[in-house]
Amino acid sequence: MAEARSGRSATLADVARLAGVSAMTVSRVLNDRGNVSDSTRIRVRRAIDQVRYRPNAMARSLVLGRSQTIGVVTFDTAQYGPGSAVLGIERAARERGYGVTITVMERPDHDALRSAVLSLNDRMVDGMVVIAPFTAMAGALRDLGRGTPVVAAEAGHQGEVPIVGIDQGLGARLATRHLLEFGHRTVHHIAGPADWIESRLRSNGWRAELSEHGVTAPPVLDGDWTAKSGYDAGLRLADDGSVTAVFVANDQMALGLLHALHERGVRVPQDVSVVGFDDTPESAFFLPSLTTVRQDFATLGEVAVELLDRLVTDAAYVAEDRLLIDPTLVVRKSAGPPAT
Amino acid sequence: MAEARSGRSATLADVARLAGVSAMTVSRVLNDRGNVSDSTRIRVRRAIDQVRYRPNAMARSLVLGRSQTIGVVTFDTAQYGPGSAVLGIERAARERGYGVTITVMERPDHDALRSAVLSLNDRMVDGMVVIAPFTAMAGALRDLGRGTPVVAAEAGHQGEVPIVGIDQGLGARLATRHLLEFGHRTVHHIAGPADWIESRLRSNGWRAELSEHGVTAPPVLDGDWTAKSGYDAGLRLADDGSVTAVFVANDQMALGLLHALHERGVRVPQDVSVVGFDDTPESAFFLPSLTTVRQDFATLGEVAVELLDRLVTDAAYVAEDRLLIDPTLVVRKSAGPPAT
DNA sequence: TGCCCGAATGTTAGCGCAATCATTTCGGAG
DNA sequence: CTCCGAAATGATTGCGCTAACATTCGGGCA
Repeated sequence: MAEARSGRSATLADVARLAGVSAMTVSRVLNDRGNVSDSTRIRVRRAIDQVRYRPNAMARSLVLGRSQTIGVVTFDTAQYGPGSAVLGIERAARERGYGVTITVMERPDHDALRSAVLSLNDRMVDGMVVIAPFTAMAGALRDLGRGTPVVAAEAGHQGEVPIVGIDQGLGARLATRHLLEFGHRTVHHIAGPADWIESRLRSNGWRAELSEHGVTAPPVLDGDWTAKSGYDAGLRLADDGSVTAVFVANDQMALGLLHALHERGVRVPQDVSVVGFDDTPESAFFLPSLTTVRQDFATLGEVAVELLDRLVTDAAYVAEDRLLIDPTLVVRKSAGPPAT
Repeated sequence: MAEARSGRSATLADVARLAGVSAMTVSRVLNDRGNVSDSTRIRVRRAIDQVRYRPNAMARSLVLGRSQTIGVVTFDTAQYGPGSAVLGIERAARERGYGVTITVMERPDHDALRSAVLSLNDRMVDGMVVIAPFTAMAGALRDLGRGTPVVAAEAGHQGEVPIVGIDQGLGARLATRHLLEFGHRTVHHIAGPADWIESRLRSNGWRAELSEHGVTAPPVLDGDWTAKSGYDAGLRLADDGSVTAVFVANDQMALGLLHALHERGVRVPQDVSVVGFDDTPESAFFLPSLTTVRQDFATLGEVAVELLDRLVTDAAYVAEDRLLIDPTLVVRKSAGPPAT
């Protein structure tokens, strides 16, 4: 006796019929529009419960021109950074009543970004957060954003769309400064891949901090975020007796570095100090536990979604170019004073 | 002169007007329905390009009753397992032309699952993959699936919905057997949280393998997947001189264990052998590099989405209860023969 | 020449909902 | 009572698209 047209789920019209009112009245009850008497409201509510009515989000979107959904474009969620950022964004979005549709780019290039953005647009997302930390994608967002608000998270290119990120330069400076303050003459650096914006920012921060202390930067070792690349770089560093301190651009490479140094009998932190970047959950349990830079991705997600929400809600709102969150240094046991 | 109603993006009607045909004909061109002459097809295509027309996915969904979107319900994407599974699912879904809407449960209980599933249903997803590896959610899916196909990934409860997963029991047996074959008298075990189905399956596999070798299982140490809990368990194990081999239910806890053993001066693998589970990217660079069980999440995602796709496409299709993927043992350096 | 048939194209209706405007109802002032 | 204005409710329309049916057109065949 419950559902009207058996099989398909109940529609607004079914509820209206059952409650003996017009569809419009049911709609008003659903959306708390007011101008509904208490008695009808109760009757409608009862009918809603009786047929287990749930509004069809797509139909509503179609008529309102808004879907209460935001799109997230990302690349390689397996990386700690992007993965955590997605989590933070999803959570913040859900709290504000948005659904989240996600698209992972297969390759981090212009075309992949373009097609991801277009396909999200087809689904009528109200706005998008793009996690696109690649130098190669400069300019890719400029034209796409037309109409739909876009926010870049974690990194992005100045001037295209508003950027929400963690201050990578500051993080790198904190790490480098920490090592210099122990009395190390200089700080070596294992960098991330050159085509990641974050790599550059971290390297730049490291270089800037060194130069402020009157130290010229030693040659950079190139990594690709993987522990393997950190390991390889570590083998080279281990052979160079002059190295006493290393700032590694992420924790996974730091792990590889620790492994290499251990193999070569180089003690950490007595012989060489190491500072990482990310503060992955594991880093506290590396051998030795890793001093590193913590990025707060939950806050990042909140800030990004809050900004996006504002852009969606208020078309006239003009966002700041760049919103930076400060990272913090987590001091553990992998860095200390140089051997005398 | 391009777009019809400036501002809003072009609709099918705009294209039709421009091409001088009916909306229906445009629709046929878009969907390759045939019965359109080459000359009109070309004219329509040109009009489409001219106004940069893109079909509105929601409007199409509304009329077709299908959205070409699948929903993914998960919990705590930061964990390596669920996070990787989401990646694999997204990728497989995209390859089959599905969009992916994701919902992360705040707490892993009945209600959270229920509301996640309902809200995905409201968005008219064609089907769902639920990553819900909790014993507490038994039965939660039974009624919800009504109408929309649901597949459980990674773990799930027998008989509710089809399950696609990696054979946890087999993985645990491989790990345990590997240790026994080195000649260890017995194998200790650090388990995951009791309310995760995967924990149980891994523990059961370990116990079964021991018993097949005529060994009674020593008391289990409880962990919670975190490196910290592995560390704590490790401290207790280190004090027990009789322990020579440990099967740890995931790599993070194994990392904690290695840390604790190292602190206590217990050598791995000379004094104690360790085998983990997951094969996270870092595990090859633990000290020593970790022998562990690899789960292929890419395949998991493909299998889950393929099954879901079939269920969506063919209403009559009856899936098998359970589809298991074999994990493999990755032999590295953390396990070896016991000291004589 | 006329007829028939299939290919090409158009018309109508409706997916489920809310904006808009029209209509009814009702309590209270006169 | 009557009449008024605000509150409550309803009818219509359309969001952008496609299914189902209707119509037109052109060429082959008797």
